[in-house]
Amino acid sequence: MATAVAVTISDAEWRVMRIVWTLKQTDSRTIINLLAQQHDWKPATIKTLIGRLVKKGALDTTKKGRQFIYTPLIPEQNAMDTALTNELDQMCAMHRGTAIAHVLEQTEMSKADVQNLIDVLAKKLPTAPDAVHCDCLPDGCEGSCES
Amino acid sequence: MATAVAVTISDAEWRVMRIVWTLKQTDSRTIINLLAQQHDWKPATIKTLIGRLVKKGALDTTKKGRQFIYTPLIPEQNAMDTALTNELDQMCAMHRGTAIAHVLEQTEMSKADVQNLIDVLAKKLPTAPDAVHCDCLPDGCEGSCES
DNA sequence: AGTTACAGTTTACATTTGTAATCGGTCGGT
DNA sequence: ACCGACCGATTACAAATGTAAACTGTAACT
Repeated sequence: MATAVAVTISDAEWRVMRIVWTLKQTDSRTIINLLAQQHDWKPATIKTLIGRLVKKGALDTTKKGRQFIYTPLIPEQNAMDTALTNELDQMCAMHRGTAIAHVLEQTEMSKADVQNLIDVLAKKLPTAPDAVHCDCLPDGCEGSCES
Repeated sequence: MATAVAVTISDAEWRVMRIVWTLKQTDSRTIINLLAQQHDWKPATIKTLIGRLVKKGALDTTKKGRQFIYTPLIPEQNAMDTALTNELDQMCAMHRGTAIAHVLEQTEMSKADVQNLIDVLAKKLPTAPDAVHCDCLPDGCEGSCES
C-alpha cells in the first residue's frame, strides 16, 4: 500500500470535489462555471482549490490539448465515510448513538435508504454490546460519567 | 436569543471539552493532568486550548480562590449534533444515506442505542420520500448523476 | 515575611485554509 | 505573424489551528 495517508479535504475543497465526483471528469472551465454560480467565488479562488486538490492527490489530471481533464483519485463514498468517521471518533463513545439518532432525524433520506439503515441496524442488534462506556477520561470514567 | 452564533470547536479543543463535559466542572489542573496522559501535550498547550474555549464562549469560568472552575457553556449533545450535521450537510444529499449506513456499520453502539435508531427510522419510513436527488450541481444534475 | 509553585494571560510561530491577484505560456483567431 | 483569451502556476495575505514558551500575579508554606 502506497498512499495510505488518506488525504484531507477542506470544506471549500469539498465543493470542488462534489462537482468532479458528480461529473466523473471535467475541465476547470466547467468547475469554475458551476461553482461561481453556487458561491460567489472568483475564478482565481477556484483555481487555487483545484490546484491544492491535485497537489494533495485528491484529483488526477490528464493533459487534453492546452488544458487538463480532472478526475477524482479518491472515491466520494470513501471521502464521506472518512469524514464522518473522523468526526464521530473524536466524540465520546458512549454518546455517539444519541448523536447519530439526532442526525438521522434531521437528515432527509429516501425510503430505500431508510429501509437499508434499518436492515443494517437489525443485523447489528444481536451482536451489539449491552453498553458502550464513556472514553473521555484516560482511565475509564467510572461513576463520574452518567447519561 | 443572544449568542446564536454556534461556536466552532476545533479538534484539539474538542479533547478539552470532553473532559469538562464528562466531569461537569473542573479546574485546569485536572484538565491538564488528564489530557497530558492521553496526548503528549505540554501544560502550556492545554492552557492555550482552555483559554481559547473560554474566549469562544464554549466554557464558563467561576473564580474559586486563586483558580477557576470551568463548566461547559454549550451542551455536549448539542456540539455533537452540530458537528455531524455540518459535516453531512456539505455532502451530496443523495449519498448521505449510504454514508450513514457505512458509519453505522463501523460504530459500536449499545443494544439500546441500536434499538432506538431502529425506532427512529421506523417512524421516519412512512414519510420518507421515494428519492432524494443529488444537489452537487447548481441546476439539479439530471441524468449525469447516477449512484 | 519571603519564596515557591502554580493559575491564568500574553506572545510566538509554523501550518492549513479561505480568498484572490498576477504571471507566464499557448491555442485560436485575424 | 500577432494579439487576445484562457489555462495552469506562482505569489499573497489574513484568519484559524496546533503547539508551546515566557510572563505575571498571588496563594500557600516555611
